[in-house]
Amino acid sequence: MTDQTTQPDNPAKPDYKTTLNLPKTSFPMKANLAQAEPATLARWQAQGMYQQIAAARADAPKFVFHDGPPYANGSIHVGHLLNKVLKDLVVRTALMEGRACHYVPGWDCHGLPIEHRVMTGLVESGKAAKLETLSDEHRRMAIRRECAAYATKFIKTQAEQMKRLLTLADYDHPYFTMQAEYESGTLEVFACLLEKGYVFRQLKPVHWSIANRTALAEAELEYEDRVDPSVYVDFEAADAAKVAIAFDFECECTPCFMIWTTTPWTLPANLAIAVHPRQKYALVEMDGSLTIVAAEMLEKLALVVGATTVVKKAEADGSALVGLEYRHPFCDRTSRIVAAEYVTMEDGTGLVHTAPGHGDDDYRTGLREGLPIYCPVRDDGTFDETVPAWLQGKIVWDANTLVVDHLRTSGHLVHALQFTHSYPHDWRSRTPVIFRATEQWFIGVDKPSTKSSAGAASSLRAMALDAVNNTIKFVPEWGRNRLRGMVENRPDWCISRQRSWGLPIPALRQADGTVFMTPASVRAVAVCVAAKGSDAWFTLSPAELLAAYDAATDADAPKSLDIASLTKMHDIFDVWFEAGSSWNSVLRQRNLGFPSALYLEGSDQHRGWFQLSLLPALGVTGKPPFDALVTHGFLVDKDGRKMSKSLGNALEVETLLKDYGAEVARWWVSGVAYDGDIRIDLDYFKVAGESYRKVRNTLRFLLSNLFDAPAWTESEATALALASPSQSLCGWLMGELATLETEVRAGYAAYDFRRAHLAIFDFCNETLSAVFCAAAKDRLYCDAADSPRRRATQATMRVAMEVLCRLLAPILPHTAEEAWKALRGEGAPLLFTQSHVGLVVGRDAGWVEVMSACASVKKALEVAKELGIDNALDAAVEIPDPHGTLAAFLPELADICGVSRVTLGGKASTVTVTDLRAQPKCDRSWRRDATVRQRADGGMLSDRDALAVGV
RNA sequence: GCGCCAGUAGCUCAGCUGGCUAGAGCACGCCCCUGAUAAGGGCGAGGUCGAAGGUUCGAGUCCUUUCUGGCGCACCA
Repeated sequence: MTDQTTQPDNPAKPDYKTTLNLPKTSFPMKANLAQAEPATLARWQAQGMYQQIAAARADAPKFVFHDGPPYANGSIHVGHLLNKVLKDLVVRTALMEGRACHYVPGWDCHGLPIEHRVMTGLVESGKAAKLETLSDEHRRMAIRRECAAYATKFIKTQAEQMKRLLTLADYDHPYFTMQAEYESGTLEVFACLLEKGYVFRQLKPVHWSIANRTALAEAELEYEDRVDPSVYVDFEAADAAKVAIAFDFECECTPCFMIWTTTPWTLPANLAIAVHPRQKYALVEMDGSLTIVAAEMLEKLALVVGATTVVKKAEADGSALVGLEYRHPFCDRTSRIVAAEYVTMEDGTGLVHTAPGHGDDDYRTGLREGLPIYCPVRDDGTFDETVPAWLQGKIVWDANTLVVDHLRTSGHLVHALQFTHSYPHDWRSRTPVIFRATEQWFIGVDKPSTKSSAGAASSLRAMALDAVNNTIKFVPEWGRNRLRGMVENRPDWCISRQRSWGLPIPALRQADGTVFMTPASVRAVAVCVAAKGSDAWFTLSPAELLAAYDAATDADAPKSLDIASLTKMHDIFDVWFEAGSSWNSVLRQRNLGFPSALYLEGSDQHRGWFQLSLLPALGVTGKPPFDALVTHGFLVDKDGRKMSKSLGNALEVETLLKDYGAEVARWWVSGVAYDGDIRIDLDYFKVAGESYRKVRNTLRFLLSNLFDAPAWTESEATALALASPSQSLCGWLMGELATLETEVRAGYAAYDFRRAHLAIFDFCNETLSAVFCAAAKDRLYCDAADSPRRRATQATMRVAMEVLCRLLAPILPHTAEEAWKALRGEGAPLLFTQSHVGLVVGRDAGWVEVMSACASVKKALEVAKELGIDNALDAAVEIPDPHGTLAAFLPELADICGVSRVTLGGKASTVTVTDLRAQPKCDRSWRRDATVRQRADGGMLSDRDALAVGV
């Protein structure tokens, strides 16, 4: 086509474009988030955004929300991004509902991962050797100083990274578990639990380094191959008759239970033999002796021990053996057979030597069966006086040979061989470690409180189960089962660790070796720690630590307490006990309110923070520290595999922020189904970026058509918008807007951010962009600027902006604020001091039919393209109206369908399209309505356009 | 090994207490617009509902088994 054909005969034809009310705005199409967000952040910080909001909400009803502390180690990863953004959605939705939300970010600082990293650093830099020359306490203090510096460094790093996610929190007053006030708050919780009788001290097996005479954590072990004796040993049954009954077989001689072990030195501590209750066990005659082994293991076993004649005599279930007794081969006692699910049929005999003082499983079995946690090995690795004389004082490694020789001599040894296996070693001394029961501090979950009138139901487990079953809300609901299962099965909580980097358990030893620690003494130490931090435990004397303690007023004080002769003990708290006390150290101590409306963490925290906050809070206050638990799943890659550095599929937060910006990430988070696994991939951010742009452009369209709107107050605009009849385009939008607001707020309230996200997106994409904006363009551009219809449309759009800015604010704080300022001007009040509009608008039921008629028109127009009617404005349509519903909407139908003319009724049952290309076209509005004719200025105009132009 | 959760179009997800030809958005294809323009609009194609059994007149939806993946727990005496 050339100019001649499009601009034919009339050179004087007016250029109507300049007479249109075309949109104008300074709100840019391109968000440029990577650059704009840091600037916004700096402005927020400079103007004290958090404080301003807090001040504005000072008298508002509180929404108590408590942050679970991430570990102060390394940079944040995408898991933190997910968690922190979800939490920020909670904070900001609460604010937009008009609540006050004092949200304090926190960090977990103590614990082995940091101590381990620091120690590794010290070894590498050669400083570790120097530490060895220091006294115990000086060495501990030196390590603690390094650890504190390390944690502080990463708190700073992470805080900046979290702020960059546009999260709103009291970053000026965060909590750290290593703060003095926090530590003293933790000790208060402990004192209270102690007071109520939940705390006790008991033996428990731990990895023990003989060389360093210390307990070691899993991370301090390295595994190396080691050769040990592997022995098969016969334990004689104590009562052959009972065995005979179990197998329903008459025994001619005393049968034996055959066990296998690679640690013969633990045999002196044998107190039970475990069998699997649902496995078959065989009574066999093996080379002349009567032996009991697992039926499944028989063949393999005969080969290993080199038995020549093997005859199976009878079989019985493991459960039938439970309760039978046997005689220890060299200690003077009888023990019994017990059941254990962990017994496998992979190695050994299917009968497991059980020494509760020397193995974790054995320990648990021992506790369950009420066996003593017997550990005859002293901290130097030698046997004490409770073992047979030939073993006393011998070191365990030598005992291996002694025991094997003794068993061979006494005839209990069935077979012995050398066995190479992977065995834990102390990473520092590189010597093999042993499993040895030591005294540890516990919080008993089944002990009833000694200070409660509730009686037997007051054990922590009973209270926790009651809370899980009856009072706590779970989102998603399956969290309830999960937490219930964990609470039902958990053992007593071992809260002591033998490390340097942590909060000391303030126990002291008296001269006679007994332990001194009472609720009052703990509280006295807490006073000291509040002032000086937990370092005080390492630098001050017992007398100084107990300055606030008065034995005279402490009913629990030992009779002849001599403070001067006390020595400090050096266990520290399990870090989970500290984190699990945050409801006290933060919420209660800072008067933020208790309990929290919710805790929001990854699903792994059912085991961790959720449960370990619940137990202390129940013990101390009788109430859970949270009303609801909201859980999110873990991030996995696009193929559903978990993220890890080694797989190379981990996404860097930094990359995301640089390429997409925090708001696209937030938009993505808000749209994710966070129960269950969450797939994450750069491609998804691309998608999120596109839909963010769609929302942004829709806002931009609304804003750009408000450029010449009168300076209405919000209520003036709302009143004007609500004045539109419900059958008008504006009336329709107001109804949709009210529905949207309700839907989004309901989604937010249920922590179903996805529901809110989708509702907002659909509204922008469909309701506004595809329907309303498309239909309203004609009246916005072509109606006289101040015509009532155009002004009503602008008022409606203004209200839509008011509503959308508020609804979007929690997800897109930066963009919502940017739009808000474009709408209200730079002098606008802070968006986060506003609350939702709360529209109530009825909807006309006829709209459903209108929209479906409109869809039919669209389809008919597609068909009409074959006739050459490419542009909908070249068409008139006749729409059937069998129920007469559409008549009321007739004035709006042409705009909504995007055609030039609409008529209703007719005989056809489907939409009829008429070609209008032969009809005159308005030079200004491009419509071919019936009123178009030549006007005084020479242009072809419709009546409406002629009026608007004034010709 | 045990417990919990998930598995529906290429992607992200809806599908309530079982019931009309299984839906939406994005991506894709074709087309329109050029007065939201590094924008906007329309139409369309696309699914053995992880697999196998079973209950039922009827199952994506209930039961059993199984596979894959995630989280947690336990285990290597």
